[in-house]
Amino acid sequence: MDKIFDFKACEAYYNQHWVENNVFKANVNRDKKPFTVIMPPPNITSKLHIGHAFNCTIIDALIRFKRMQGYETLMLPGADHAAIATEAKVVEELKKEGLNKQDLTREQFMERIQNWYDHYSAIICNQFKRLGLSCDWTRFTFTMDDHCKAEVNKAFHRLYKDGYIYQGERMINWCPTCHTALSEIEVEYSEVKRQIWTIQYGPLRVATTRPETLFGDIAVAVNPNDQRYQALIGKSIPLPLTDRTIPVIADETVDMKFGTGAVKITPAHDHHDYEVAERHHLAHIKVIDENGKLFGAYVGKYAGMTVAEARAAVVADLQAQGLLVATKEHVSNVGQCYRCHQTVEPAISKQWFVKMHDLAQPAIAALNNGLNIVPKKFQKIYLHWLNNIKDWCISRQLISGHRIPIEGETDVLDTWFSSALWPFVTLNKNQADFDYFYPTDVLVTAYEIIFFWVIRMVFSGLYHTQQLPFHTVLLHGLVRDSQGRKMSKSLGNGIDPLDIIEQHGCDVLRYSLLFGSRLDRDPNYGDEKITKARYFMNKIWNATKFVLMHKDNTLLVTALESFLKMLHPIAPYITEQIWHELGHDTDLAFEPFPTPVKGSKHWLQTSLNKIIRTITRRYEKYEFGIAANELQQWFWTDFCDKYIEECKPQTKSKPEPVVTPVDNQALAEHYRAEIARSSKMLANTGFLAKAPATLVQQEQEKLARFKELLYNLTGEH
RNA sequence: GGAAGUUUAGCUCAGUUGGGAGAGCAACUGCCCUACAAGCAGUAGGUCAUAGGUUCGAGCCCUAUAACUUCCACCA
Repeated sequence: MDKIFDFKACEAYYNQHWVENNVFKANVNRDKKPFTVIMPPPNITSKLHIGHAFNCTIIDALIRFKRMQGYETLMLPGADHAAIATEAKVVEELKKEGLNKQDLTREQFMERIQNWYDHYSAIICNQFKRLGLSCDWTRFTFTMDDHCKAEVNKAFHRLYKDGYIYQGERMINWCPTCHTALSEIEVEYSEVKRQIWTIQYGPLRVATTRPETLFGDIAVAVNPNDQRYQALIGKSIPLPLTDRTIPVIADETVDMKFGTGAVKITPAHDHHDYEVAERHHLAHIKVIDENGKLFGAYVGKYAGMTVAEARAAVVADLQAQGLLVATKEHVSNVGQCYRCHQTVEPAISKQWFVKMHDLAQPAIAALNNGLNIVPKKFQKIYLHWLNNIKDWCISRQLISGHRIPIEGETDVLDTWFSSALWPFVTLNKNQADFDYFYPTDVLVTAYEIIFFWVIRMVFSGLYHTQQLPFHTVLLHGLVRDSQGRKMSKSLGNGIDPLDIIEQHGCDVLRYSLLFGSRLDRDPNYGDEKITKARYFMNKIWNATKFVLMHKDNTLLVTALESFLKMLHPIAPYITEQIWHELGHDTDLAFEPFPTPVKGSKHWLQTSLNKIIRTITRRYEKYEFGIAANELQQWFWTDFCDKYIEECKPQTKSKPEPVVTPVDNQALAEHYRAEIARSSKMLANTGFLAKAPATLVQQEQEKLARFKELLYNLTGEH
């Protein structure tokens, strides 16, 4: 056996062995129960980051665990075309060459996109393989595969035929940079310091953060109960910088305490104003175009200016005319595109929508009927969103992606429309696969995409297949740096999983990601965990060398082998290699996990403890170390118990604390303390009267036992 | 504005129907007597956020408060 573990050679060997021999190909096998996990397909926008590694490692540990338990496991890999995100990347690339999207024909642009797909899918697949994933490569699926395209079209038409899809002129969010409509969840709000200007509109004053939109004003609204403006309701007032007049209307939604209590109503460019205009049957005047510039007859000389330019010009002109009453600092939540972070423009636009209310109902019911979301806290979030669901804007004014399958339509579908179908389109290429592997078992993903993806998969699965796409959703956190900060380019605190694999090996990466990470919180990740994982892997290797030196001792070998089996789902390479070093010619990946799991947690836990303790006792100086306990605790307590229902312990028992006093004096001291404690409890009449009889009896027995022990040791009573 | 989560040793966190405060890291003290200094043995360190309540008994249950985190909604 080598002095140190050569992880590079080991990984190279097994990566080849596992992938080239299709070792983890899943087959329909009616003698076995299937266990299926469809991996979240990463966006094909860039290489994988530490968050992907975290997600994949959790899934792979679970899959390997289930495989060793005798399930026919399918871990299905894939990638997502991520239309809007990929397109943004390609546009960025073009920009470096001094080109715009419009400079290319549709075909030329699609060629660029295709090159991007090819380039990054190769990188991503290679990265997946380096992560030691035991997935079935023969089933790799890309969301733009022909089969997926066909399924997307089918799904669209099914919804269309059933009346769930409609086209309509509605208020949506428009990204002037991505140049497309967005659904409401694709807009992120963040606080931005702005200014709020008070402007004289004839006899009254209006406060606004967006003076440049005043050309689209069709009214000023006041609260009907506002005594200040009673006389003005129904009257017309002049609109500054124009020769138009607009009416003063009364609307309950106006907050009398905010600003001047009078709100300019710009229905074409504000969500709230749109609703007010609907209620009062007022027209819309569009003054901002798709590029975020002012346009049209109503804007006069401001035409062609960007929103920011027009804002400055309008403010200056109002000031010059004496109509600017006040300027104040103001913090407001501004909506930004979740992809390019550009400020979005609310706009009225003709788009395709999915009518959501009816589709949401079965997904709501599912929570009490077979759908298990862990951690539990996300169930409320799931329900709240479904209960307040809005129609889903599914059309995007992009070039790449799934074209909306209606004649003459050039828009494409929201990427998430195809993602929503993922659990069944990956499996229904052939019926036998679908029948056996679907519904899948566990969906493992980060909680941040519960609305984008998880919920949409649930209602889509229920609608298109009449079945839940999975019975359990396991949501995990986002990997943060060692100080709990988000990893970001600007902070430069990102960690490339491939770097860690190169430097320390894949087992170190996987173990360091899982160890000490609670799955329902954002895990902090950094050097400390990596170091710890390195030490641990080193310890295992050296412990093996030690065992091989004492190989005549069967106890010892058995203990190591059990341990390797338990560790294998987390650290597959080193355990597999050691397994072979011990003389086995089978794959550890297919060895039975060292226990029937149901209800046997305690057996395993105590037996492992026993093994470790035995070894410790026998070879006082040598042991596997505390880390083995930690691993066991993590795997059984955090991973299995909390997240996978069937692994929950059926019984409860506390392990006896191990007391190993060094000498008789300390032992006697310990006995006296025990006696004092028991005596005190038994002297409490309340305890005797009200505590469960068994507990009282236990305490009495304990007292008697320790009294006897003490007597035997020292002769005292 | 609505909701959720967190608060236990210096740090990261365990603590499973209420019945003896735990682990690792860090610190400190010993060990180079070889599987491993990427090591071993040991020591110390806590009003379990705060204030009440329920109970014979509370880290755990209830109420309130505070701090931090997150999600949703609104913001002229």
